[in-house]
Amino acid sequence: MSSVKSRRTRYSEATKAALLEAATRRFAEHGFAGTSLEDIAADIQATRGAVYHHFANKTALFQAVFDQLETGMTGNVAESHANAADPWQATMSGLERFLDRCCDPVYGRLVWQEAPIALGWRQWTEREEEYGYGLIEQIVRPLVENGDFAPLPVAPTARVIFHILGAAGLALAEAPDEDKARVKDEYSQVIRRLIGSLRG
Amino acid sequence: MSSVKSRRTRYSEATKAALLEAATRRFAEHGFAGTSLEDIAADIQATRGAVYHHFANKTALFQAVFDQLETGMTGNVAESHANAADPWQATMSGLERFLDRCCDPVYGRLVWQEAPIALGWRQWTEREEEYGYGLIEQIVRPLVENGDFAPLPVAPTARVIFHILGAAGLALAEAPDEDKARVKDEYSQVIRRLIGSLRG
DNA sequence: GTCGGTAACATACACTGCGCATGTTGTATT
DNA sequence: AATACAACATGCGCAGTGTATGTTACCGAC
Repeated sequence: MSSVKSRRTRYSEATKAALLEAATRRFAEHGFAGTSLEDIAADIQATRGAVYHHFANKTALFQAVFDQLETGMTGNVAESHANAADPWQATMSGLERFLDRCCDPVYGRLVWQEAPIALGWRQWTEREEEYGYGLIEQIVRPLVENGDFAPLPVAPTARVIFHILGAAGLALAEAPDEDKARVKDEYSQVIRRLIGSLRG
Repeated sequence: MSSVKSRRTRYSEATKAALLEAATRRFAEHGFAGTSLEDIAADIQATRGAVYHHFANKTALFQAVFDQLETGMTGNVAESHANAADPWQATMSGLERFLDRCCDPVYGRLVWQEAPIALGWRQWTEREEEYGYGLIEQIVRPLVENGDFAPLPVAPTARVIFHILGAAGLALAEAPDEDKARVKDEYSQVIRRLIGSLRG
């Protein structure tokens, strides 16, 4: 086993990455049900065999796309959250980053619109338990420990916040480019007010 | 044209209603993608021909199911909203009715989970423009006119409220029967607080 | 009362797309 | 040079939608 990957493996990784990219585009443009594996494969001059070699099935391919998008997002948010003065500032900073991310129509549509379809409700919530709720909890916990959050039931609060962010994500994703800035401001305003109301 | 409908028509209406009922059950139990027209038709001892006679296609069938559920819900909410003392009391009364309705797993799953899949995002929002936003606007308007609602952008506020209610609806729909009461209380608490924060 | 017309379905078929099983080719190892 | 295996390609079965074409039963007109 040399330290340099074999050419075989390098090619393989390349096609896998290309498949992921093509799948991301297709899924975002025509939806999960609206794109066939044939289309995705054809985009990189390959056949469905290539897809089934790298991924178990259509759902698994989507899951890979989804994971890629979500890890990128959580990374962004966590980073900007860490570089803030106080917990509240950090929360607002994270929120801003998230809304920025949702201005990408690909992210908005795939994560908030197509994912529940493709993965099924059960698996979607399980996945989001990891990404969405996990991130929210990571952000909300300092607020609670800092003692400036109201004594509300945690799970419903987290879920409601999750869906509030989803509403913004969807709206931003489908908004035309020239409106995104305004829409983002509006939602930011509403969300700040709503989350602010949860403070003790 | 007699005042009594012909037997042909009576039978026809009966099978159409039966199809709607069977479709509702199947869609709620196995999801839109997971149920075939064959299954639905077989449930009432008919064939897919019957389905295609009464409905343009699978989507149209779902739409009929959806409309039926939503008109029932809006009727309930509007009624309990009308019989209240002041606008705020009416709002809370309407909210309570809505949450009650969402305790029905069929309603919750079909309207909040399957509908965006089945109808597609575009048509779902268009439909909800009629039912969901329409109802919210009908409820929120008195609050605004009464002057006790904050000067926030209307559209994002309505959409966010819409998704907050959706979060509760989904959670209630998938909660086991013995937890529904508690879950409903928790969400009611969170939602009251959130909406309350929008008051001037 | 019978006879066309038509609503209410049933049946048959084409087409798409997923999943799987089986080729085929090239590259690394020995 | 022979072998093994990864990286794909190809072909088939099957499910499910939509459509086009039967078939049956009722209804109204004469």
